Amino acid sequence: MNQHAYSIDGLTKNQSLVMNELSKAGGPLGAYAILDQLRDRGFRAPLQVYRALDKLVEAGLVHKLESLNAFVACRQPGCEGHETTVFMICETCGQTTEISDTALAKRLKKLAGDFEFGLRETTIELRGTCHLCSTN
Amino acid sequence: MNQHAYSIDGLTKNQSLVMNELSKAGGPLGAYAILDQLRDRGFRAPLQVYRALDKLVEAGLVHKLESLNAFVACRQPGCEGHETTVFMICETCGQTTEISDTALAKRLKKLAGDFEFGLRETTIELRGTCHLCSTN
DNA sequence: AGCGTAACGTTATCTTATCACATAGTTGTG
DNA sequence: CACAACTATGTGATAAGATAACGTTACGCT
Repeated sequence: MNQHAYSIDGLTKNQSLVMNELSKAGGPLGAYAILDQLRDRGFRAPLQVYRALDKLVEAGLVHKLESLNAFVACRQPGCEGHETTVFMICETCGQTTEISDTALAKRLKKLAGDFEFGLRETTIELRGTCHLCSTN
Repeated sequence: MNQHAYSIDGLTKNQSLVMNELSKAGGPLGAYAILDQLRDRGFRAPLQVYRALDKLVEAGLVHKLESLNAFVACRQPGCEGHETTVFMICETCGQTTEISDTALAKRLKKLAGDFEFGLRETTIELRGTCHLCSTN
């Protein structure tokens, strides 16, 4: 946690702070939860968080979970399959698992192609109960 | 438009009014847009809309588009493939296309199975440009 | 009629997200 | 250096989405 940690990756200070919070959390966080965490670091308004999140999502470092209106740090280092990532969201413990599946991606591309649909981005979110929660 | 139109399908008056708006629109509408449309029919608060929407979604007559925070009337009469419906959302014209794909559904089930994930609901939304908008 | 349940109405409140506008830092160019 | 162009920031206000809490009305049933 050195004072210049944020300069790695070419992120700005705000972007870094948000990124760190998401990484630390290890799970999805709402924008306002992030804001609260960062109040003592100088954050005062939602827009500061949203602006940072926008950039981070753009950079592929963070994903938005549409069905939760929340954000999560990307777990995949390279993150190439970024366009078609599947999220499994446990409704009991809140944990999310991020997986890339080539077959699925192919199928979606084919579907889009069939409809001559210019695919830009996909959202695939599975909600249910994770293994751990269903056994306990 | 007769005065008892709402009684078909066993819907209540409010549910019917909301359903009619969504059908009329032919595309996704936000809850507050629906509310505004129905003000002169007696609607006064968001909750009236949300309650109706809850029931309609439950009944499989309406889908929620998570990435838009909006709702759309279901196009598929029987609507069996309801659990794994793919939405293609045109970011230019706002139109949505609803498709069911068995191969995709199977693949998702397999993925969930691999992770011993108890699948309850899936959200699959493709955003991009529809054929019409990309040619014009 | 009496009971239970589902739907409704209303107000307030909470959460999520964006607008508008002013300011400051950064970079590239002449 | 000076300037323009761009990017990021700070701040206050407000829009848009969703739910809580509470009481009331309508409906189905025996």
